[in-house]
Amino acid sequence: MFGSLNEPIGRYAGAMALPRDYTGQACSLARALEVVGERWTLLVVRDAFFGVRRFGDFADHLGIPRAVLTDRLASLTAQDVLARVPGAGRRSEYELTAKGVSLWPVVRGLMAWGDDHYGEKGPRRVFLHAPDGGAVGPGGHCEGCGADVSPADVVVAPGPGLPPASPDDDPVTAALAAPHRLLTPLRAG
Amino acid sequence: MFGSLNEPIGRYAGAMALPRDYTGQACSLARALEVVGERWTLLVVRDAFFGVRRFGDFADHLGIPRAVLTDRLASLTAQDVLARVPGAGRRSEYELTAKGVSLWPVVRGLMAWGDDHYGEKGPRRVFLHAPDGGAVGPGGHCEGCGADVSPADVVVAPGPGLPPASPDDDPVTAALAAPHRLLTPLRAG
DNA sequence: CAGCTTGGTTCAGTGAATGAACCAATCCTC
DNA sequence: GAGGATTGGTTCATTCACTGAACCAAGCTG
Repeated sequence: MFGSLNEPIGRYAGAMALPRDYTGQACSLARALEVVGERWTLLVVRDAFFGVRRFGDFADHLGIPRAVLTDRLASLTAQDVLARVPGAGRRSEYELTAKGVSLWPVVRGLMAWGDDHYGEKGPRRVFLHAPDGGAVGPGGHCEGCGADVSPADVVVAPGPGLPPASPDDDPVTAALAAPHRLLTPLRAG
Repeated sequence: MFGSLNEPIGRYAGAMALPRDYTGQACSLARALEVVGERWTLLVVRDAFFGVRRFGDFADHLGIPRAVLTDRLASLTAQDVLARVPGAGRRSEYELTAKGVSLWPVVRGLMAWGDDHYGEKGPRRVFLHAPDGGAVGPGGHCEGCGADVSPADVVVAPGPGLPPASPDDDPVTAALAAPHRLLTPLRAG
């Protein structure tokens, strides 16, 4: 299906449907990276967890070139990571599918790694278990009740490392200055 | 340090030391992706977990252009994800640092996601807890003894989804046809 | 010393990201 | 229902990174 499945991995990159392919990789990691490994893609997915749903909000919050955003939203939708739900007029929204939601451990893991190694002032955002307010630890478990916390039960809140709010923050950044439950829309809509 | 820390995130990508920067991102994920988010980078890190240590082995196994491999190894070394340990002559080796090893949950998570959604015949490689042989579950815990398994205690073994070995497999692929403990060198060295 | 292996570097060709400008369909206001 | 602002894109010239093949120099081997 993806060229020769026999290694050595990654020979002759021919015509393939998938963007940024690691041709014929018999490896699950390479396959995953074909879907979410492109530049900007995982940031789009993270924003989707945070509740961003509209084209303009992704664009303003990430500072991503609009042409690239168009491409990434199309790829993610084609790969069933996001679903495009049509709204009023052209104002359709993008939301995570179950497959997209299952990327949560990866997104959380990478954020934690970044905080651990580059967050001099502590994590920029912290994750809390909504029912009891306990912190979500590195393994994804609530440090209070011990439960394995699913993303729908997580609240993002500003952490000690988050820079102070500025009056010219974009709407998404401004909204995320307050605790917010993952996967719920950030703006009324 | 990385441009303005105030959002909107990612304005004016000027001259920056970091490769593939998401300029001024006040976000831990963006910071992490600056280090391990480039094309090929995470595959190099995965191979390092599997015990690949030499330039030629990375190149042969991944099929990555040598110029790109040179760049990635230099970046990862500069970022203290890999360490270059000089060997005999120019035969130096690259091995994961503690910071690199702490990427294990991310690498395992992405491989698991790829297997879950694209591995029609089951996982291509499975991870076992070395002391008792129990499978390592999605959360990184041993399904036998329940312990939180560190990568040094993990054995990679071929899974049901792995294509059959071929006589012209590269040496790394051939070596990985047998169970192998993570972080230990794949070839005698 | 000749030749092979290893670990790169160089370079031309290609493809993708960037960012600014533009556009068409809505929605709001009057 | 006319005019303007919003929204969700598309287009395009420029810049940048990846690709892949060729080349090279330092060590080892016979």
